Amino acid sequence: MPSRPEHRPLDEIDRILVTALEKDGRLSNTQLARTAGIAESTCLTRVKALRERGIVRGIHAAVDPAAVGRPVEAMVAVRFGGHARAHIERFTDEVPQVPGVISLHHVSGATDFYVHLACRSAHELRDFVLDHLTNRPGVLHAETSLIFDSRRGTHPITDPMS
Amino acid sequence: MPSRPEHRPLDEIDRILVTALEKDGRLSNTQLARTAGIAESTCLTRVKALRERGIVRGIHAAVDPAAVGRPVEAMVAVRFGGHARAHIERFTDEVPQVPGVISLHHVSGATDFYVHLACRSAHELRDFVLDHLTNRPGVLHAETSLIFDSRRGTHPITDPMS
DNA sequence: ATTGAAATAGCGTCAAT
DNA sequence: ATTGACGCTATTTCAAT
Repeated sequence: MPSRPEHRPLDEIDRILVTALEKDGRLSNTQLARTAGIAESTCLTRVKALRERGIVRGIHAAVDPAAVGRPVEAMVAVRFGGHARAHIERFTDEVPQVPGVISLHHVSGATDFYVHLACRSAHELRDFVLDHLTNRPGVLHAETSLIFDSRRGTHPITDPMS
Repeated sequence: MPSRPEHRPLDEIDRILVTALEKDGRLSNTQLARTAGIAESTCLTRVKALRERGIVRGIHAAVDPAAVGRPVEAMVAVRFGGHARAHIERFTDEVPQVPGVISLHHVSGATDFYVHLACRSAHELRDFVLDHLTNRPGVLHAETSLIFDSRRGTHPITDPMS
């Protein structure tokens, strides 16, 4: 179980840096420094610290799944029986490592997990759900919804004005 | 309604570039070129083309919502009545622009949309659901699940070996 | 923690293929 | 489309504050 990071609040400069990197993760250090009004060397230190503190968890390309041979996207709602802690933890740790999993959310309510998937075909989707979700200790039910369209939020979540 | 991009299949080099940028979006052009075994100038051209073709949609920092003042995350399942095309399209276009929205998925089945949110408080979450989801033309019902934990898939979706 | 300066390294244009 | 070379800019280290 990963311990929850303790965060002291970000100062104004850190917020500017995080917001900028959320919009464009490939901004050069020079551009970042100019945007924040600090020296380039300071900027380097700050950005490294933001990553080490876990405030910036990573910087990743957002890839069109269809373009890379995974045209079938789905959101699967998984329900557990019993809620044994060990089962929940194994699920949380293991499912993200299965190829095709984009994200996994452990949630409150009737559903226990939402699993976001990208598959090569409907055939592969069915196999995925049966092999990696339904057929797993503690899982009672999995309800699969095909994804027609996905959109990213347009606002950086760091923006204090929003 | 955005037209679906037509993709000719990626060659081996493009797949290497996309996979590398999915793992680390801040890799330098030099490192990318070395990884793919091509000239740096070619690499620049390729990466630019991948972005222009929409295969790489963007490169963004993944930010810990709690660290930037949004400790309450939720997944909201939204159900529509009637399914008027105009209502669905307005929802798809407008909801992602509301501050706090991380992503929106239009899906098949009993639920029509999943909305992933990050809010400053439970109070704000309630207001968000009432003001921006329930209170919207066509929406019948919104079922909110608190998110306890989120994980990214560990495999790049581009990887052909997965 | 932040800085400016200096050395190293990377970026991006271009003419040639 | 890909390339190597070249001129320019950016990155990163470091001693000083």
